[in-house]
Amino acid sequence: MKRPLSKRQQEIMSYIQDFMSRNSYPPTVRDIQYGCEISSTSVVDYNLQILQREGYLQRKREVSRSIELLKDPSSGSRDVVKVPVLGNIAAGEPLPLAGSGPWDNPDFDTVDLPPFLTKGRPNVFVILDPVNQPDNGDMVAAWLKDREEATLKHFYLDGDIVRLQPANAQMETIVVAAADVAVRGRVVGIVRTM
Amino acid sequence: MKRPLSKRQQEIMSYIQDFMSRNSYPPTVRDIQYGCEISSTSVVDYNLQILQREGYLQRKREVSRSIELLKDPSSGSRDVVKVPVLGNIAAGEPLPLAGSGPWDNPDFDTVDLPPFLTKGRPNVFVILDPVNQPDNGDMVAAWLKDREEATLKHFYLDGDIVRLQPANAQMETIVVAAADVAVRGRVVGIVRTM
DNA sequence: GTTGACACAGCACGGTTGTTCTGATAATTT
DNA sequence: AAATTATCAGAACAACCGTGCTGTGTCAAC
Repeated sequence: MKRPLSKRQQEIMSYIQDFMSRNSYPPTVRDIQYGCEISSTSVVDYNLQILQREGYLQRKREVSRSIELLKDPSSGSRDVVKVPVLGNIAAGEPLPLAGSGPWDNPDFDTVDLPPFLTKGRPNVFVILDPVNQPDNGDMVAAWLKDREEATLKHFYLDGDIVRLQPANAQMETIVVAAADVAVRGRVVGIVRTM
Repeated sequence: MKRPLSKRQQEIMSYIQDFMSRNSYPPTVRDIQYGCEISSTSVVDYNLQILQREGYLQRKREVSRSIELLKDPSSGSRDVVKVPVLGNIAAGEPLPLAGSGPWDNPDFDTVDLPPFLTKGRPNVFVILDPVNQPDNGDMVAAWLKDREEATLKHFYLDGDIVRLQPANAQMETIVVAAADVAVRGRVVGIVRTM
């Protein structure tokens, strides 16, 4: 059954998203009822069943607050697995990184990784989205051909000139010809282990 | 009151962590009771109050499953969130990637990211551990200076010669002087969106 | 105009769940 | 030894919460 979501079902979906971004635990049926101004819990249950059947969320029977979102209705029908940590990191928007050297700026939330990732050595992980053509303002990992040096900075393309601007002002802004920069990818998130 | 956590309080903390990594919603008092084999809910409540007073977690009064973890007792007092998904990705050990071009090899488990990370475009995410000196056999992201091209291959250093070997045999093995290769980092994991 | 699917309203049942009260036992302090 | 504190056990209450039942109104199909 491939029907589009009704108005009410969309309301419920966005209320759940809003609730979980504010609260760190899922809402109850009655939370949704009051939040969406629905007159009966059975209506909420009715629509939750539909949303579950259509694959937008999942519930465990008889378990309170067991709603788990699977799809984002605003972005087609791609499946989604929750990545709370990535969310956290990327949500702490301004990635205060500058050089590719020792990154000592502790201005963002830190995360522990399973130790088999780090092989024991303390390190920083960069999550890279390998696009060639980033949007202006994206934090990118760029290779400076003349300096033979990699750097993480905000990317601004202006004609043939590329401006690489650090997140914290005391670092230098680099301005070079576009031909002298190779963008390795867009920085999506950063994870540092202790 | 700066007392160390009792045995039981540590048990409760790790049970909550375990539960939340398995379930995507927090446990109830009775979940903790059965999970830690405690004889009474009042004992759970008693210890939860202590844990809350010491700043390890937070609860809302009269709200089910409102536990929110704040500190990780096993790692000093830094804030921590678990990363189950990254574990999944990196566990699918052999990263069957070759060129840095369109990566069409689907031999590993795939994962979807929250859409605000991708900004809508379907893409591949590379998780990079920015080391300069990788171990032999590590999958690395390397920049080939002469070709002006980035590639993801297994890294083998032999004297002054670097051998970059693809994971699947039908791709070419690249052998160049160590001076002509700039290693951007070790590839820890790959995430691809649909 | 009858049928049937769809969406909703009201209500009630029964298990769930946070909380509290009383009391017991062990650990620590005085 | 006595007093105090920390921890636990058992039971019960009242509100919470998922679920199911009955019924109503709408709307398109036949």
